[in-house]
Amino acid sequence: MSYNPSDIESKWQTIWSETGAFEPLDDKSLDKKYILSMFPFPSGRLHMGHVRNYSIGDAMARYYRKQGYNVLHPIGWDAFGMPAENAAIKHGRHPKEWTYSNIDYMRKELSALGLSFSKRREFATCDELYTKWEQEFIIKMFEEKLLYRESTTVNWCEECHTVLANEQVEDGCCWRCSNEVELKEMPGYYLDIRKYADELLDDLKLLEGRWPSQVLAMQSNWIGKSQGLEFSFSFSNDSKEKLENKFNGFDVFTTRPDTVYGVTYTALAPEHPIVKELIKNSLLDADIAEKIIAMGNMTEVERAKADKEGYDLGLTVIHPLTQEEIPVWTANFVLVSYGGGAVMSVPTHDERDFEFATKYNLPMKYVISGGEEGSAYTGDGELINSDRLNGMKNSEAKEAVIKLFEERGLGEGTTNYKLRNWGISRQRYWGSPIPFVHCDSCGLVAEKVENLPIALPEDVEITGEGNPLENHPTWSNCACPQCGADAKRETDTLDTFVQSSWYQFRYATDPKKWNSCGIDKEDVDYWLGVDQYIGGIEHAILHLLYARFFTKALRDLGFIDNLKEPFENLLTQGMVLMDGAKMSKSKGNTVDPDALIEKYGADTARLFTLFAAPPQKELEWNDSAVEGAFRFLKKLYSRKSKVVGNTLPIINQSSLTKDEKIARVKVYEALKRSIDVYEKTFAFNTLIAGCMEALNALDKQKNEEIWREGLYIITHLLEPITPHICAELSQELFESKNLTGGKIEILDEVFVQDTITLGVAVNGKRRAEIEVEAEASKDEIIARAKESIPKWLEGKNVVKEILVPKKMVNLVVK
RNA sequence: GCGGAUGUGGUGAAAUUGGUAUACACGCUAGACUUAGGAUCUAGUGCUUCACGGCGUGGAGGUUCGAGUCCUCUCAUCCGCACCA
Repeated sequence: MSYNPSDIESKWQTIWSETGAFEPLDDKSLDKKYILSMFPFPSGRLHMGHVRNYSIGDAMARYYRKQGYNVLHPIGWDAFGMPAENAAIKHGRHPKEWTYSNIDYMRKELSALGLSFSKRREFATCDELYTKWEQEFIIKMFEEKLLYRESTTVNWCEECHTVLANEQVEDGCCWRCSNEVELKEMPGYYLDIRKYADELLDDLKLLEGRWPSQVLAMQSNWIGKSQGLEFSFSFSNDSKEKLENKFNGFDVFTTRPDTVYGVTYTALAPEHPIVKELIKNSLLDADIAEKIIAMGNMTEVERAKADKEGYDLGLTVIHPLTQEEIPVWTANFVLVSYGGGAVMSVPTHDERDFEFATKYNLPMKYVISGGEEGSAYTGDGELINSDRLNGMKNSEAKEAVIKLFEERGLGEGTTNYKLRNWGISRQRYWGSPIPFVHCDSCGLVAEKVENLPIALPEDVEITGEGNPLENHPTWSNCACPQCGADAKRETDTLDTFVQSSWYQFRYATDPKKWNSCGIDKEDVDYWLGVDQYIGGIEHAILHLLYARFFTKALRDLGFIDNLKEPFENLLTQGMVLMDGAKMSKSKGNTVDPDALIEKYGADTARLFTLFAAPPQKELEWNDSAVEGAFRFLKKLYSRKSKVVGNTLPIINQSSLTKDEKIARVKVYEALKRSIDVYEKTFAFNTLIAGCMEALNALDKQKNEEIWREGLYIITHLLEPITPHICAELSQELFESKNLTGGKIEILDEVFVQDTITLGVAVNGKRRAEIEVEAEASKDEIIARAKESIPKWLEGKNVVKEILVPKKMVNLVVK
């Protein structure tokens, strides 16, 4: 019988499904492994990226299951989000119907890959039962002041008709549709992730060596911690009067307190309240006011590209140390969202300040030695023109100046972060409703927990215009949970990243408890952290930062115990490429997983995916290499005829021929390598290569016992990668004993050789090869080595002889 | 600019602690079997040279008996952040 993948694969998929083969056990005394691939968005069809992601995770899960671990390997659906609404707009399908029918289709696709997921723990994040508990967390966060509502400038995507978080703006454009993001003032809900900035940063240390260094670096940069001095500039009396005494001054933040004596002007962001006040009261020329407003309205991209621009505001402040009067400008390079939206400017020691001061002819004063006239000097040196601090090294002056300000009560050392709070409001329908109510008399009120979930209305019109929940005639009408009066429900829904921030805890919670709680502490305590998380690098900041934050927040809110980090080990898989470019529908360079499985079977698809490149690297698609993977499986399958008995034989090593010994060595080398591969390096490509080598070596000999042992071990090793064919061969040949009996012992005797082949090098260059008895002495080996290369020794003296045991001889000659 | 990575045959890629560079696979060449071959099997395949040999892991140095691997400098490519005061 030749290899027929479709018969074999459907047979085993049925068996696995009927026996519930992959459900984790309730017994918490067992050693556990939690293997998690990032859950998919139900877009409609699987793509090759999914195949890769789940093949990697499945290999790990199956490996640990076979090693006797209690394995949690769940799957679910990240099911809320814009595409469901786009389908409604374009094809008139209800988002809910679209989503659940996509899930049904994709579930079949996953099952055709033979993935060993727990079925009982599957859920979609749009299930009302999931929404219910998520809303409870949100309410708790509100009560604990971790969530608040505020009106502020937000990133708005007109295409998606919604607000975006900072993390969702890429190059000034929407992460989903690439439309340019506009700034807009509007109310929204925020999670105070900044409260956890330090912990999120510090705990990255726990992940060193466990997460890719790139991801750690990206998160660290994103949090962007910097230490410095915060102090305020007071307005001169004239300026105070001009502002009708509404402002005494403003705060600035600097990481260069050592240059404070070099401040020659200050600059405010165009959106700064003081600038707004000046414009409101017509204290600036109309045309200048207009230009300042235009500066503030520029998109982030425009502003980043724009030349430095600014205007003298006609105000002055007093330098806190020198009492000098200094002009106040507004400048487009000052960001309102960072450091109070105001800076002290030291053109002599800051590139930006220098560029600006040069353009507008502002004064400059060098306060650190070492620079050249006519440029900004940002290096180290000694302080000059700095009063009592002259002569001090600037590195020391940083601390000294902070101390000086603190002693005089003028300012203090502080820490600043680039990280901004997470805006979670979305003005869309297909999301989890934010469970709050607006009451005329009580204000913003959280819904009562017993009323959860606040579910979406089914009868909704989705046109792409405006917020469908807001447009719904009756949905938002409700009673105030506090006073009972008529009130309005919040129509914003939660960012979909909220759902993916806690799904790892939901999977860990026994499904029998899903009705009674969102997260079960004990279950989470047993299963978490996730031993191996697998997904794309595109989530390096967004999802992985949010999920880390949620873990810490849920712990502090008492929903989970003592867990620091959700994902202990992270593997970021490379992209799947075709002709050097990322596969995408728009480029038309995709490979359809269904067609691939149809033609070659799931085992070939999985084998190719893991063989063509290590999982961390990009994977270049290659049709003939897929054929090659298929060819190998056909060959493997056909060799079953070589096996007669059905047990792992006990082989007398000393009676074997050379080829038989080589075959054994190759088989056991692969077995040895597998531990490192499955537990540490994930270089499945090298394990597969090892199995191919072993099979090639087996083909060069005829001993039935060697064949039996070889296939017993090879099918054992490959089962996590190509489970169907291995299950089939194992059942047929070995009554499945090699897949259920735990570890196979590595026999050291196999590696003992009677003769050893050694390379012979002269001055480090390989010149010959010799074969010596295993127990040959060093002198014997050296003598043999010399005999093998007479022409290289002619007329030379051997000055040094180096023997590297079992590897080579190096003779140094002169 | 800051941060992170990666450079090995025609291609995807291997190579514990420094120890015979290019395993495995694809492709290619030749042959066998075949009505046929886009099936299967066998052999060959880093570059160069008639040959002995020489040269080969982006480049240049260095350490070493010996370097893809360690050190210094440098070039190229990719990714992330980016006027963060």
